[in-house]
Amino acid sequence: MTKNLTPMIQSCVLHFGEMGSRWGINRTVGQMYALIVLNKEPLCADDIAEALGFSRSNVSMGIKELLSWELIKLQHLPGERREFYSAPGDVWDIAKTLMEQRRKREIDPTLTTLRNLLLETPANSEEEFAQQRMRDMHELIEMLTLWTAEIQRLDSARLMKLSKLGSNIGKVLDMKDKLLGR
Amino acid sequence: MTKNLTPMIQSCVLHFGEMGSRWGINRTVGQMYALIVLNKEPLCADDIAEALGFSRSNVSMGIKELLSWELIKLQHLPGERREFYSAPGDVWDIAKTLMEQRRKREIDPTLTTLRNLLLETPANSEEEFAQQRMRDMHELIEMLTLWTAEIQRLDSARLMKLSKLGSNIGKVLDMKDKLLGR
DNA sequence: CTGTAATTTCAGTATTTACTGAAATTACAG
DNA sequence: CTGTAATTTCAGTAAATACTGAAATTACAG
Repeated sequence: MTKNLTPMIQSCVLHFGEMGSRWGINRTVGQMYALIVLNKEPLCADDIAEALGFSRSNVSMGIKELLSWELIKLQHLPGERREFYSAPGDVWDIAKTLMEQRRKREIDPTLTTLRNLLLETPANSEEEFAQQRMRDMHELIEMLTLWTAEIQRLDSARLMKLSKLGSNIGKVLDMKDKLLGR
Repeated sequence: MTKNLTPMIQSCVLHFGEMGSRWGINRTVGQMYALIVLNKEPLCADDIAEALGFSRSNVSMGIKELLSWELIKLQHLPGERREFYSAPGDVWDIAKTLMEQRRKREIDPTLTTLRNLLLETPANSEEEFAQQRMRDMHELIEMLTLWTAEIQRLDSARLMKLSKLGSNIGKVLDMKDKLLGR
């Protein structure tokens, strides 16, 4: 934290730093991302290093990570030799990317592992029980995944609709029943 | 990994250990939880320490953490002086607890922080922009949260229905439009 | 109570993860 | 090409986190 951040922006940056460290993302990268998201103008590595008081090399690694998550994109500013980075303008785009990446890194490997273990023949009743739990987990995770994949396909407009549809999935289910005449 | 785990169960335990460390949960606790979930019978601390080759004190701390997450419950077995632990029998219960706890620990503090920062009067156009992004984030997160809260209220049976309703939220929306004659 | 089994705590240590600065590489203006 | 600004790499170090063993506490049977 070296230069020119207003208290408001600094608070937000620090908060996302702390939060970041509860996810896979580390504190530094969390702060960097908050800074980029809160900034209208794209930032270059030096801007970030200066604003947050990190070493230039640390910023370089952080940028690499954010790029690999596809959370920022590189852009060249006219008449500038340095590289600038910015986040999507729509927070829903950011959220979708996060969900997608987390799925790839955290869910998919688990589904694969479970599927493989379910192919094995249980050697005893202990393994039979264990396999049943794995089957349950697999089914549940797959369902939730399909579901969020579906949500991710929505654009901001439809999302708003859903949001207004409001907080009652139960009602949606009832509607469906009614609609299908059951 | 000292004793008596079959290769199948061991693989699963190790996998959830690795995965655990990508969440807030550490590797050891992840392994412990997998072991408990995969076991029909409740386990005591010594069972766990022996099966996974951890020190008794490490297991004690892990149990404390799992209890604080409400992912396991303590039970006394008849004629046993030691304390035994088991996971819910329904994986959906486990998932609901996880969602709930993650919300409490990761989402709520962020919503609070954002709300507080939104109460401040922006000092300049830079802060105005930053606040707009915070507002967007707050709205989106709140919506997703309300939504998952709703899902959490479903019991296994309704969940199944939803799962069969299948992977098309878009269609649900269409249904709603139709039903409401819009 | 008393003795013992079970559990927890915690200071010290080990391991992992994050961060830095110096050197190497790349990218580009002239 | 050449020179210089920008970026990346990476070995070394710092910081954070996880884990252990010994000692303290608790819980309970007799």
